[in-house]
Amino acid sequence: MAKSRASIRDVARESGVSLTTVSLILNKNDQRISDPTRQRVLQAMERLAYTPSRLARGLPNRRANTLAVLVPALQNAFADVYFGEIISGIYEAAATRGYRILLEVARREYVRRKEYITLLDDCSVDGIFFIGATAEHRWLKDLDGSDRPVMIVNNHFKQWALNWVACDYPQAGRLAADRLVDLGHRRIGHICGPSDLVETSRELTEAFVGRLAERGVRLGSSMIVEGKFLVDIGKLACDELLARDPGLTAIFASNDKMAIGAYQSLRAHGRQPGVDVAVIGCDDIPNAALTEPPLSTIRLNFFEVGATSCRALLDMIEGKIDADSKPYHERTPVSMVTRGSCCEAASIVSA
Amino acid sequence: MAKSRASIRDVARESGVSLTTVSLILNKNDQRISDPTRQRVLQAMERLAYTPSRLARGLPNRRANTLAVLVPALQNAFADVYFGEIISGIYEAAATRGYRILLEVARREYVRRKEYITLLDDCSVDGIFFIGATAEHRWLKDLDGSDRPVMIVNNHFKQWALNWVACDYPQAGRLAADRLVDLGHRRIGHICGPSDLVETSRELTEAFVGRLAERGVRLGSSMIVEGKFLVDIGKLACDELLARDPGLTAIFASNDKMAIGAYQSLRAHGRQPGVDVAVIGCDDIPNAALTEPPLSTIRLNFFEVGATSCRALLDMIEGKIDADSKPYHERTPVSMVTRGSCCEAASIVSA
DNA sequence: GATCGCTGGTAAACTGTTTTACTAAAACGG
DNA sequence: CCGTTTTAGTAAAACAGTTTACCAGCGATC
Repeated sequence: MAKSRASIRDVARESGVSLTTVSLILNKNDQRISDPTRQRVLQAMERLAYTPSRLARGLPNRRANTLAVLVPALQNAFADVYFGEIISGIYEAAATRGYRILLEVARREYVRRKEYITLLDDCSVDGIFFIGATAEHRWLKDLDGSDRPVMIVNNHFKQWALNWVACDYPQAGRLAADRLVDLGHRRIGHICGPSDLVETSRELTEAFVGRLAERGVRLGSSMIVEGKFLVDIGKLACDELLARDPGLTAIFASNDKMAIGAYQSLRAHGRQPGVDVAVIGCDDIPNAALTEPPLSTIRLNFFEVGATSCRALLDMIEGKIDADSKPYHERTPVSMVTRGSCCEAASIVSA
Repeated sequence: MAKSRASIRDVARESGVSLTTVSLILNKNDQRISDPTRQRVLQAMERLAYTPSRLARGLPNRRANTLAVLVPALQNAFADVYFGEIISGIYEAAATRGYRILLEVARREYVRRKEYITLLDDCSVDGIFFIGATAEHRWLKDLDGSDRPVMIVNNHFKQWALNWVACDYPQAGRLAADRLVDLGHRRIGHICGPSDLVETSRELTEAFVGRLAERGVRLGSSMIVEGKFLVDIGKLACDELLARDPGLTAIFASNDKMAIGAYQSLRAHGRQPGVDVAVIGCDDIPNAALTEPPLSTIRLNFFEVGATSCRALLDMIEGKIDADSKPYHERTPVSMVTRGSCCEAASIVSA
């Protein structure tokens, strides 16, 4: 038994054909080989337990058949539902098209050395996803307008021309506004995300306020409080809103965690969420269905965002989309999930 | 400007040396090149913005400088603190030694096609980690006794000879037993994990019961209830224990989630955890410090398990450990974290 | 003064694949 | 029967590195 694995040459020798023939058979697209020959070669492969080397395969056309996912260097980035779902979606789409996923963390050193550029330049990877990117990540400007196959997942930036795929946050804002107005709410509070860093968060708020206005409900800026997507912050924000308008009948939070924080605040103020005050969240995290009352929310399909952005990036890489033209933009659909927490305004006895 | 990137040949030409010389300089270990030459070459690299291709580099010696992490196809494997911490540890250790991390999910098709073998055979990867592996994953026997660079993280198997690194669960069991006995507890319940699937879980229980026995406390099998590591299950298990011995004064759960479940059960039975019944968990998940009362627990450093297993695997790959000999085994240290939930037995007024 | 060993470097073979350009033989059309 | 396609296949040049074996020049040794 030979120490080293069989190569394409061994297969060629074993089946008495040229190595070109074997290669052609390997890349099934080419139909120039007769069936008998093909069979002979396939059998030889079988006998020799031949597996083509990815490394060698990538060399001639500089393709690694691998994509990288770059996540920010947060405490437990890998242990977060949000990132987890996006990565799962990317993985799924990549796997079905024969690509692998490389994991990279944007540590300080990593960014300083511009490793995300090296990654592409040294042929380790055919494209990169950036997840959890915010306007704070100034170094993204390195990629501004470049034709490198790079995709921002679930955010975008006015200042840099980059490809992105994100949930349809404007639509999410409109859905929440419509629902609250339909239920008769007029005195509404909104807990928004950090609009200066996260463009999608700004969109959401803008669309929400805009649609309310269209339907005749004016939401003053005093009834919009900003928070950084955490439960505790949601609680504080809601405290603030209640202080500003004790008579509010509904709250829309930009993510579920803050909505859950709002629950806590409401209870602390003797209000029952879903009875005294309607609450709508956004994201539909697994926990949303388990709260008491179950949280009505806008479902953002993060898995889908991951999968969609992956398909788009692969299309660019494989030349199915003209990458040289404009940056690629796409929004994935969102939907309203009605659970117990959004009651009618009419039923509320005003304070 | 040339369309394609600079290659090692371009650098050689630019600096007037042979390509061998450039290669030697690239692989810094070789000191045969004089300093002036080295400088000249380095400057040429700089001028040409040269980045060596990983693909081409790996080809001659069949090294991808990449490791794969294989996770089970669970609902949200990537969104779990446990996996997240291990992966972070692996990532850290791999990055400092110049290796990349590939993510793989052990889906049904993936396993059927033995892709984890292909991965190594096609030179995509130099080694593989299996995390979340249990005895249910029968296909692990494919690797039994093989000299492939494969590492089981935080579990092991009697039936298969495989490399593994895991937390020192026996020590964890002894620490918990000692602590409870020291505090005067004699009537103790234990919620264990699925011992038939997870060997480390069996070890933990065995060591816990063994040490109790050594110290004169007999824990009958009726006071050991098995559960699958979830909060709800912990609650049910604790209900069961309370039914079997309403006078128990302490509970040791094999993981923190189940300990938190036990809290719920205790409260439902009018017992206050940390006051009426001592509770010790295991893992030290982030949430453990935030429960009321804060959970005393055995700290298992999952990040460290990941990092340690990675260092070991790399040593094997790089030949620093004789891989042909025995499978590699190592246990990483654990420690007791004392918080509010483990009270003295003496203070408890027996029911 | 021939031999030895060291220093600094090079030529050429090798890794395992893809791809382009070519050819021999068979089939076909008029 | 001759020229043209078509079919089935091949040789050789990439791809971008590593590695082995070798060599010229030089000072030291005997």
